[in-house]
Amino acid sequence: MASEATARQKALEDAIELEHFLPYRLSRLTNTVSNAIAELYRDSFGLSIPDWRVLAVLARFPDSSAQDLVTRTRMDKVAVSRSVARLVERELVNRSIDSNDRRLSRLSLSDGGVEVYRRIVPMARDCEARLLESLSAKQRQALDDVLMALQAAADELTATS
Amino acid sequence: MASEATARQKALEDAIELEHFLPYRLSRLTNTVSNAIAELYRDSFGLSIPDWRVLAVLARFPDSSAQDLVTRTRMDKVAVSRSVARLVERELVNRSIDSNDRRLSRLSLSDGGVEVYRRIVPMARDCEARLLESLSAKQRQALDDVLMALQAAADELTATS
DNA sequence: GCGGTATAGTTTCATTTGTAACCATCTTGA
DNA sequence: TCAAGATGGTTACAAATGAAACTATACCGC
Repeated sequence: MASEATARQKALEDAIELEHFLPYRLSRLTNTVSNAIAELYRDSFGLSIPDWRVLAVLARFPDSSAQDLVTRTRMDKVAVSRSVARLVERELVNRSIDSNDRRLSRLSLSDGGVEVYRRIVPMARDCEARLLESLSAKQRQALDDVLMALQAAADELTATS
Repeated sequence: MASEATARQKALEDAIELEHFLPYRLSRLTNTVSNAIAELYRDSFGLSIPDWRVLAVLARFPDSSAQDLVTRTRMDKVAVSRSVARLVERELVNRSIDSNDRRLSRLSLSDGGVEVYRRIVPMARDCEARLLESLSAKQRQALDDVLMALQAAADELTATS
């Protein structure tokens, strides 16, 4: 009885203050940001975030294969496949087959895709700018370093387990 | 023709380097971390991340109502409802009805819930520690500040739109 | 060349998640 | 006191997501 009460007490003393728990804070921040952005893309162009990511990578790396997209975005290959299908359907992306390896798609933005991309970029930049405005120059640099280090550590996490 | 080529050129010059785009980096980091943690909780205790969050909040704030959980975690109320249902089903959480307002649930960890919680806490802490290990003391402080500022800015984002 | 294996990409199906409708209870104000 | 909201919570349905199976092509060793 007393020991049960003690155990319970100990649990509470050890209690994680969720609001200071890094993974939780990260997740909350990301959700807030992602939802804001998702709304933007969806309302303006009917694009989901995965769609937008594919678009953005193709803008930078034309003639990527689906596999290239997977590697670059770290999205699931099914997600990539679906986004590409949607974008091709909407004629924002052109798909052709690699002449050397018929398994590979060659994906690029169509003119329409480039146009959509050009119109989204300022919105994306604006969104990012509004976030960064809240930071000093020093903090921005720190953020950059920290994100890099954390991503590396997080990759270690998954590798180790 | 030339102008089309020029437009396309311009788009590429403006291209967002996704890998430096803050929302993207955040999302990628969070996904990596969340997936690692989700695996941990799921494999060890069959808990999803939402389940764990509810558990953690109840450890700190016993006798919360479902609405309290929504407020504290910023989870969707449906998600909370579902997690609570699962946890009650598994007898990790006790649910009773508030005597003053029969709409309200009063939720607390059962002894079993406390036990599970106690066993998870070190794992969660360890995970967090491994992430933070990659940072200097200075960087950790900076991270704290930056996360706070960014969350505030992100909340502004959604409020403004 | 030919069987075995690896890779690219899609489809299928089960699970998760979110939105909206819903029911029960409480509060307010005529 | 009772009608009209407001609030707490669940249910039902639709959309997004993920894991695994599948198809098609390519490579590798013999």
